[in-house]
Amino acid sequence: MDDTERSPGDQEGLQSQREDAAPTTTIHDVAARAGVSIATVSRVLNDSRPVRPEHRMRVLAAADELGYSANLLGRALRQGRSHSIGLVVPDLENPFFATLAQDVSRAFASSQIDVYVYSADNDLETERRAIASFLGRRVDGLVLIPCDEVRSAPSVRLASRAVVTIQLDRLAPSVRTHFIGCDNRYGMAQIASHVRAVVEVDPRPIVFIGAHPTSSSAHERLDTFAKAFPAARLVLGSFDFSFGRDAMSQLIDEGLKAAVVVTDADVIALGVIAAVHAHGRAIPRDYRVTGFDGVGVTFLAQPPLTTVRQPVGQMTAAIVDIVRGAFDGGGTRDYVVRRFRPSLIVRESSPA
Amino acid sequence: MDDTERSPGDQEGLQSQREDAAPTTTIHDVAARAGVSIATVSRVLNDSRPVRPEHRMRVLAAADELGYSANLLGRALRQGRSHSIGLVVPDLENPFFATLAQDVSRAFASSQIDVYVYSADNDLETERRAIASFLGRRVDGLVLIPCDEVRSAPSVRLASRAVVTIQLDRLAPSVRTHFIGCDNRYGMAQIASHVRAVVEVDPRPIVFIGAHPTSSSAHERLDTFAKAFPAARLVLGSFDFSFGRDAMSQLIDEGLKAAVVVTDADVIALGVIAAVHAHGRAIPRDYRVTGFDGVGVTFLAQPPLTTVRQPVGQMTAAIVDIVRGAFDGGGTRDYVVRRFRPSLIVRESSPA
DNA sequence: CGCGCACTGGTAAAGGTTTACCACGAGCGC
DNA sequence: GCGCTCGTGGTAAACCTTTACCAGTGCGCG
Repeated sequence: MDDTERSPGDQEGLQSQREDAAPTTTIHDVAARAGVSIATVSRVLNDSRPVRPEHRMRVLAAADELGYSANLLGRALRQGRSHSIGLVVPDLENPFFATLAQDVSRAFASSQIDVYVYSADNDLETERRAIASFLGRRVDGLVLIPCDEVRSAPSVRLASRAVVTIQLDRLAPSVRTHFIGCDNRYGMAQIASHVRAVVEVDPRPIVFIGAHPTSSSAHERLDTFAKAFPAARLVLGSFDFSFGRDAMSQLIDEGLKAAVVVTDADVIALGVIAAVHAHGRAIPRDYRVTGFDGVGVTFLAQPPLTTVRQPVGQMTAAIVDIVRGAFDGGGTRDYVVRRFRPSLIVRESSPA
Repeated sequence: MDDTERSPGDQEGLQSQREDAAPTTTIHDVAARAGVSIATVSRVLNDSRPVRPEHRMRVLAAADELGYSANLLGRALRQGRSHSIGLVVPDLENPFFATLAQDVSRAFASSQIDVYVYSADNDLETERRAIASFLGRRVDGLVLIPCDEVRSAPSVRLASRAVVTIQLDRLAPSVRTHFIGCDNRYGMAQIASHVRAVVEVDPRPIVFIGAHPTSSSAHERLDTFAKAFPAARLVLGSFDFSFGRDAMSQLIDEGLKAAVVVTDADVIALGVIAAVHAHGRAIPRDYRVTGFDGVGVTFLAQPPLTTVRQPVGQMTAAIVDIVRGAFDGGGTRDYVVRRFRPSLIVRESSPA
């Protein structure tokens, strides 16, 4: 109930009648107009076999005049492939996932493959539906960021049996698929040793604010952190800004005066920072804060946020390789599993 | 060249052999197994006509045992509709568009319609391709945020002739379609009067940092601003964080000491804020800053950002209404055009 | 007892493509 | 001059559904 500023002045209006829809033209229409058979039309349009130049011209002219464009459903049905891949993300409002989506799209832009993005809205049932709909439409590949380490497995397995499937960033380990992600344990270890250096100079309590370990990323990051600092306080929630803000807010209200706050995502860290400022405290004076992921949004933080950055460019390039390989190669039937090491970036939010 | 921290320690690996792909089962397989005809199977699976309970059970059992799921290409080809809509956004890294995409997806989640998102990567050719691919796959509707007020028109027109088409947020005015957007002139007027109040108390130069007026949003916002403050300096670029930062950085380097900085997007304002801090200046002490859009990311700003907020929830609801109406109603052939009024939110980045 | 109707099942067409296969003509080698 | 091949075009099948249409059965009613 946030959009309640009902605006009586909203302009509404109806414009004139719609132009009547053009009747969809098929390959038969083009063939008739060019005076050839549909096979010839198909051959010209796909360059699939040589066609006498004169016919070729006539077909192209006819197609152009009729504004013909192929029905991709018919083509996909016949060919058994759709020249497209699906990307299922848990959430588009998380800038890290949005960046991944953007990058995957860009990476495939130069190929003949369309990338369609489906947001699962952090909901298992929606995720299942997204995967099923992509499979039903016979995508040639599926890139999945599974919502849940365990409960996403059935859907992921379904996908993996039908098409080349790549799990990205998060892994449902019970399903064998390709996996491209980041070495979360290494990344969190980097953070941990940085934090150790920080508290050595200036001792203060260490707090972890992060997502529940229901996704593999959260799981691995939390795990590594907890092993490094067994005594630290853990506050768990979800991968979003408001959780970070609320959690930190509560900690401050409870009397946390000074601390090193480790988070497992930049968005959470940004929430933490907002809460700190809202309470009139300062970073790094009162609290030191670290993030995780290192996508663009990190630069928005004030002060600049210490984080580990995932090499998103390399990751998406690896995805393209796998999909390409599955298409033409097809021969090698091994799963690619790559965990890229993120790199620590120390900034003013946690001076060493 | 930012990912050069080549990580020699990246883990790579190949896992065991892939499980062999299940042969795709069709409605014929189910029919054979259940001992009925394919028509009966279709009827059971779609509840399209009553079927004797005994047969019904057999079909359901067979479908279950074979793990059958319908080929949506065949269905769409036959039915002429695909139970899906396409959403073409210029860019997923802009949080405003990501929020729109997320909200549109969510709004359709409860219906039987799948929403597929395609990022045009701020590129006209990619946008054209996105629209063509959606049309070729016979989506039932198209929601477009056109990249360019003028040059996107041909693609938008193509769409509008084939399926129900809604332009969102940005308008290519030469094409008649439905339009859901925000009253940019009203919003910028709100900002302008706020700015007037600000400079009345504390006079300082006014600067506008915004996108080139190639999209209707940028056009309308800039236009309104320029009419309100004809003498103001205008710095134009693109709708992203780094433009805002670089533009502000340069202004500061040029000697701009104190100013009110009006932007036409929150992302740009965030960039401006980052530049201010990077130069050791303060907000609102040295510079006052305003944004536009008012999506979540606004809350990340430090200090909190004055902005106008678009009622995204109302906008996406309006989209659902149009699509629904086009489906069953079909009768009314008028275009819906609604511009929602954004609401001014004054925060500490520009105290009145 | 016969007719018609309600109920349900099957057959086949249609939707738009690609492509295997065949046919036809020309050119060429022997 | 004959047969073979190459080049090119067309026909029709196949991809997987949905659904119009027909047929058969059983029942009720006149």
